[in-house]
Amino acid sequence: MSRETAARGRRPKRGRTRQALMDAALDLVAKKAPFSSLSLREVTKRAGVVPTAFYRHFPDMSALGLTLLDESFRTLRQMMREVRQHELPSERMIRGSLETFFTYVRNNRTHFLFVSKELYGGSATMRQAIRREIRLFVSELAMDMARFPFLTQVSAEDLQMMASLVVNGVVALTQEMLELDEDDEAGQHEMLILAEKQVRLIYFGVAQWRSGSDQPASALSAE
Amino acid sequence: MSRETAARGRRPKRGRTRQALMDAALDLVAKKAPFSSLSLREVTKRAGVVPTAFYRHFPDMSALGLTLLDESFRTLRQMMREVRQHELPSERMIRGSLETFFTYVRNNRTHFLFVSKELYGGSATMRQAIRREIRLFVSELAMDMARFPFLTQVSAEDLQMMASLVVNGVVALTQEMLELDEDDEAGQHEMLILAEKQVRLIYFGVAQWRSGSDQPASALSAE
DNA sequence: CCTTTTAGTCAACACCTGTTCACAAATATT
DNA sequence: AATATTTGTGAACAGGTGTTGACTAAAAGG
Repeated sequence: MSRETAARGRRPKRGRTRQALMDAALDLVAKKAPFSSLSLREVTKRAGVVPTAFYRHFPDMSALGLTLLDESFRTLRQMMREVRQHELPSERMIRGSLETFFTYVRNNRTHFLFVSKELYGGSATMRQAIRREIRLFVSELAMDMARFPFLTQVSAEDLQMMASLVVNGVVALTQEMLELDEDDEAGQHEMLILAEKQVRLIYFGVAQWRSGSDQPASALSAE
Repeated sequence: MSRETAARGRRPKRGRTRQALMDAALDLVAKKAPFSSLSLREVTKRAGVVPTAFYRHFPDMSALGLTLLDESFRTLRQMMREVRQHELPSERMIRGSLETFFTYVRNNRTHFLFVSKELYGGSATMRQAIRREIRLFVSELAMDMARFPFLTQVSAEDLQMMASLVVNGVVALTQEMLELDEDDEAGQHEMLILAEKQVRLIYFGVAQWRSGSDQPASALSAE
């Protein structure tokens, strides 16, 4: 909360200008243009600071962007780690994980809006960094799935593929959710339901994958 | 081909400036920043034309953007219609459709790069327009899938959900493919294989969905 | 308490931006 | 062939842009 006020408050206290700049940028991205079309002066004005003060904290705008990216993912990674530690019965696991994730998204709306717009619209290094982060999630999810009773027979490669399918779906739904109005709880709940359905569908697909006889796995990996 | 040359050639012939502007914008988006951070003067300079000439064809940049969007989707829709008319045995159908689609993507790289960056980074009206287009594809795919022997028992709602899963996956893979080097044929082929695997996986999931006993469908739609 | 380092302001620069207006050339219309 | 319309050019504007350097207040270190 001290953060939110810092974003708006003119003349941030000495030493808090850095965070004020970051919050200002996030604010502008959330309610206006993508980060790449933001100007240095715009950000400093929003932060209640003179343009030259910017250089005391960042060499240029792209440095601000990378810092913002780091901030966005650091807390997210931590949350994901916590989610993975709660071992739940598989029935509730999917729903529970999705619930905490989407709650987190809603509580960190500006960060996700920023990342969402940078995923495809950002600079090459930005996109690359985000992709790396996403691949990390995919690998971790694949590891978790290997412990599922359902999926013990599935090859590591297929698990990876399946995990990326799940993550892609969640990413897409997250971006659609960000498009919703901030307090459209009904719509957001609907998205949660949809996400659960989709994830379950994928899990079932893999189960069928290996046990099915008319569509053996060899036919799929064959060129 | 007359297009490509028009994009680069200085002083486009009278009457072809409009297309030159559009090509210039696509060019700049492909190898530089997203459309929203493109300046009017930049585009006109690239097109080999004086800034004021812009206004003879578009009222402002956002109008250019919408026109570009329209151009991008018009040919794509046409191609999709052709794909859907070729009735193939289901075995080859998935692969064949994906193949023609990805080939089309490769042949219209700049258009897809443009759309890809605008999906989340563009103006509100842009994003909305693209989403509408995507939802259209989802609905059409759901209709096509209803004719699959596999899926005759599946409810319309579930088909819609399943179709969106497929489309989301293809969109994500398309964007990853655009990230690849233009002539990395090995990588692009790999993506095709991966896409086919993923689509098949989803199909299997739905089959299991209705026939499975331990995870009845009611458990999924229940709140 | 005095000094040094950090973190802010202010003024100025050269440049790029969108948009205007009057004008000229190419094309269409009669 | 004469006229009208479309489509380009060129000069000029007010304002926003990133970045510089010299200066000052505040905090930290001794």
